[in-house]
Amino acid sequence: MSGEMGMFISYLKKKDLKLTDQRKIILDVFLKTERHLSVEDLYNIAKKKDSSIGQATVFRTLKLLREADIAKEVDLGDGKTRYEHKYGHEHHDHLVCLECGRSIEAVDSKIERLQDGLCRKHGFLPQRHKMEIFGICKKCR
Amino acid sequence: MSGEMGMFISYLKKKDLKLTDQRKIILDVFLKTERHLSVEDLYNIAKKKDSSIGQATVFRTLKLLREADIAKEVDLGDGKTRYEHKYGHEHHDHLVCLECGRSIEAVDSKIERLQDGLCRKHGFLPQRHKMEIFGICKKCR
DNA sequence: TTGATTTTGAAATTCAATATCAATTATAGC
DNA sequence: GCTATAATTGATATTGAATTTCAAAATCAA
Ligand SMILES: [Mn+2]
Ligand SMILES: [Mn+2]
Ligand SMILES: [Zn+2]
Ligand SMILES: [Zn+2]
Repeated sequence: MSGEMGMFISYLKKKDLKLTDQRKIILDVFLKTERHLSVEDLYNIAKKKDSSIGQATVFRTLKLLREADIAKEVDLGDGKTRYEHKYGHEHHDHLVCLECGRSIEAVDSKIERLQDGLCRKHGFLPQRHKMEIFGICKKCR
Repeated sequence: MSGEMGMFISYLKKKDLKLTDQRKIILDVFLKTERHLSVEDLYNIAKKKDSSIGQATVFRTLKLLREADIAKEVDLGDGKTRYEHKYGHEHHDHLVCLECGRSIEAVDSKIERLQDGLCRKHGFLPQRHKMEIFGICKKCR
């Protein structure tokens, strides 16, 4: 059992929620993908494992995975919410290619430090941030 | 006539589009606001000047203002697109208060420089970026 | 003024996301 | 294992922002 499955089981127990086959399948599908997939993407993959799974359950389960700190919402500017792995992954920002749509994960500790400084200068208490740089990736140049 | 109105007239002429009363009113309303307003907000203000104005026209006109580099779309993470003044305004990032919803405009030239460096390191050609820090503002602390 | 072309507002439509609800399922206690 | 209770499910309807459609109205170059 992966660390994430254990986390999910604990989270469900804590909240008096139930571990269902659908939830297991959706977490499994989510963990096996490395890209930033939309709910619809994940739904289409999950359907192959259990054709009776409904879209609503996928939406609901991804919300649970977010609450359990297993998944993180990513908004790359197209209309739909995407999800990425959170557990065991450091904070990072995104370089989003306008040509091919892929996104590179990157982080610069100096930027992170300066962001805190910028907040302090404005008397602002930072909790989280989002930095996305849009442009053209190496492969598409 | 403000610089923006002149820009808008030139843009419309260049694209063989027409200058209508509705477009004038909507630009006027937009220029008189300093906050980041949603289309619905702007629609409600515009209706007071001309009660026959429709929502679709406000959506369409703000898209034109964006194309003319007069307005800039701002996505502060609630479901709706907001707009801010672009002409005559330097690039800036946003510190968004999770308590009161207001946003502080801020910029740090060191961060901007490091962002370029981060892109270079990944062979990525940056075109634009978005940085939003969510937290609690001075007043709400 | 004319008339081709664009624009308009109301209404219909799209699309992601959420809510509703009756039927099904998980699970704690026996 | 059974049972009772509460949670979950998938189909369907609904929401809300944004877009499209379309016939009537307005713009503006000639
Ligand atoms: Mn990522
Ligand atoms: Mn701003
Ligand atoms: Zn690319
Ligand atoms: Zn505040």
